[in-house]
Amino acid sequence: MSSHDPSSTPMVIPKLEPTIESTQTLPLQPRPDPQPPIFQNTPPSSVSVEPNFCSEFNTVAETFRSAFAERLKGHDDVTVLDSQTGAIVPVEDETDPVPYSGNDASPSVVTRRPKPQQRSSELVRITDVGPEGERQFREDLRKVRMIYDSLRIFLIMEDRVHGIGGRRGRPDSKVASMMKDCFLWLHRDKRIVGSIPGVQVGDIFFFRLELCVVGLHGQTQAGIDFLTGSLSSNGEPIATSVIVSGGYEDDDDQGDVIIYTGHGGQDKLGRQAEHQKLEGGNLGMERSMYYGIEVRVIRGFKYENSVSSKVYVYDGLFRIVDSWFDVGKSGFGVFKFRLERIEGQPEMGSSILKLAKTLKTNPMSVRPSGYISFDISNRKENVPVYLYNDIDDDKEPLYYEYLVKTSFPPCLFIQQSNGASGCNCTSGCSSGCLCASKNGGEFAYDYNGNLIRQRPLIFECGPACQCPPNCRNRVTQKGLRNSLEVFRSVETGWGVRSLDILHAGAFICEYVGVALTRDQANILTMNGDTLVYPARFSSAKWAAWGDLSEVLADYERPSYPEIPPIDFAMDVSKMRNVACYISHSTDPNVIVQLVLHDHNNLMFPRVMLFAAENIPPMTELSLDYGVADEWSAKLAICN
DNA sequence: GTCAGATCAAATCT
DNA sequence: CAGATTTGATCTGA
Repeated sequence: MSSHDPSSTPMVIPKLEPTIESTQTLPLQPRPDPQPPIFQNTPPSSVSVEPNFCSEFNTVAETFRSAFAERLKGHDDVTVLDSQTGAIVPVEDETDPVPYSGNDASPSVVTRRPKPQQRSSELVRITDVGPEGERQFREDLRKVRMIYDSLRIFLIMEDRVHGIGGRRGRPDSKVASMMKDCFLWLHRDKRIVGSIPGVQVGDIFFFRLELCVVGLHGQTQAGIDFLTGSLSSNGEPIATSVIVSGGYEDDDDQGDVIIYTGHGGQDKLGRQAEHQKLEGGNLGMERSMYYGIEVRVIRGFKYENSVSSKVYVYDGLFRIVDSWFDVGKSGFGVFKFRLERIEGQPEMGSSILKLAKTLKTNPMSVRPSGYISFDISNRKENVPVYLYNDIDDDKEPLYYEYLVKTSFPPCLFIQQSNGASGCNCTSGCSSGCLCASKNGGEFAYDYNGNLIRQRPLIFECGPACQCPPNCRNRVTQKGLRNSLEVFRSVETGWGVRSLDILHAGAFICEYVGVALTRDQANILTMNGDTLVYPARFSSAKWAAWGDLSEVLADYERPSYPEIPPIDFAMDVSKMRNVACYISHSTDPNVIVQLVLHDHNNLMFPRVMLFAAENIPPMTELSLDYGVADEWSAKLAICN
């Protein structure tokens, strides 16, 4: 597995081919319902305004309106639908770049862009992709986000290693730029109105440029993304998405209803310093309202503990129901738009974030009943592990002793004192240290403590090492960092979810039990439910994580020495930890990584769990416990 | 086609 | 540490 095999599923921007059942393009017709005047004069009487100010804007608005009425006559039905298949025909435009296909003759050279790529001008709404299409889009999204994140971390590590003094680059933007060069941006061939296939309400992102890469929002800084008038079919700009992150003082965010301020008129310090104009995104918003075109809403929040100290959440589709010109707090004129959330969508990611935050500080205020315990670990963990059940009387997790670390046979630790060798890094470990060399010369974690890629085994620094406890190679031995909750659900019985955002690669917890050797396990005749076999855990989904061969020429995936197959079972019949309640899934969001840190026996590594992707709070965690057939086969052997 | 200007970033400096 | 500064990338419209 040294170099990228070009024949293996190349990362190609999914083409909109007949697999999409129904896709509609936008004929740009006004909403059927009668429209109020585009701009209403509602300046607060307390604020003095220039006398002709609002009337001037009304005149402008009326001029636009009549001009549009003329143009619209020739645009009853603008369509690129294929009359035969009913599907969208990919536009074959020679100015468009050819997407990178893995069939290139020289796979080691990554395609460079021949010239600046323009955004598509084809306005499209993708409505019914079907379950299989959705799964495919979701998978492409996952892969693109994996590359974005892995490459970003890769660049940060490079910067640190090569120690370019002073200011470092902007990894987030550099990554986006590189991925653009490799044609890895999604949905560049369409300008999508409505939801982006593969992106679900509640998805979280950490960088504005990540939003660009996945196609949610095409502006690196601007809050309103829109198809420009010069490119649209009738010369009018059309807004497609907005970001609400508190950049304008006149915004009023009430959740399902947002009063959104148009852009422009701010000085370099972000203060409103002049009147806004009816152009660009502002006009686009007004036009989208006129045509009844929905906009995507992404909310941005400050979030400590995230890689960028910010989080962007996709909150779904909103309708623009009103727009007017107003006088803002600064005394200057601003455009305002009333956005109302379209009903029938999943709960907003931003409200779930808020809920999770409240649950950490004042849980009873939002969930007065249902809590069985505020810490089933009895303060054995760094953070409390809640136990919550609002659907029945089951309190089962209370009846087990909470074990924080897997209990191994004591003989392992006796051996350790003889042959143990640790590193001498008294001021923290670096790439040259002994423990780093045990890991193949590089640490498994980035500077935020996230797993970079999976490997057969990680050697953390241990008791024999001189390095301080906050050493970056001691991630899992520091215990829980994120608040977890064991909860009861109708679908999966007991489950586990996090109250914190879990960044991809974040350490969650150890999978804990009492370790039994094969002999011990064979002697005990046990119910299969209480014996867990770590060797069966599957992490196939994570295998490609960290593979950058599609973006970096001459990238070689590091190879690691194999370890002997692990051959122990864990008894969880009396003592267990929170991990025991994680549900099974063949499409899990949690992966298993074996780690050694307090003894040296390769046969008995600790079983550590990490986030396989960015997991929003309150999302149920799931693990692939392995195939059922093997499970029963193993049970047969044991019995 | 080029290019300046705008933009609800992000990292670093002070 | 918050505000200012620097660096930076993309898009738009002229």
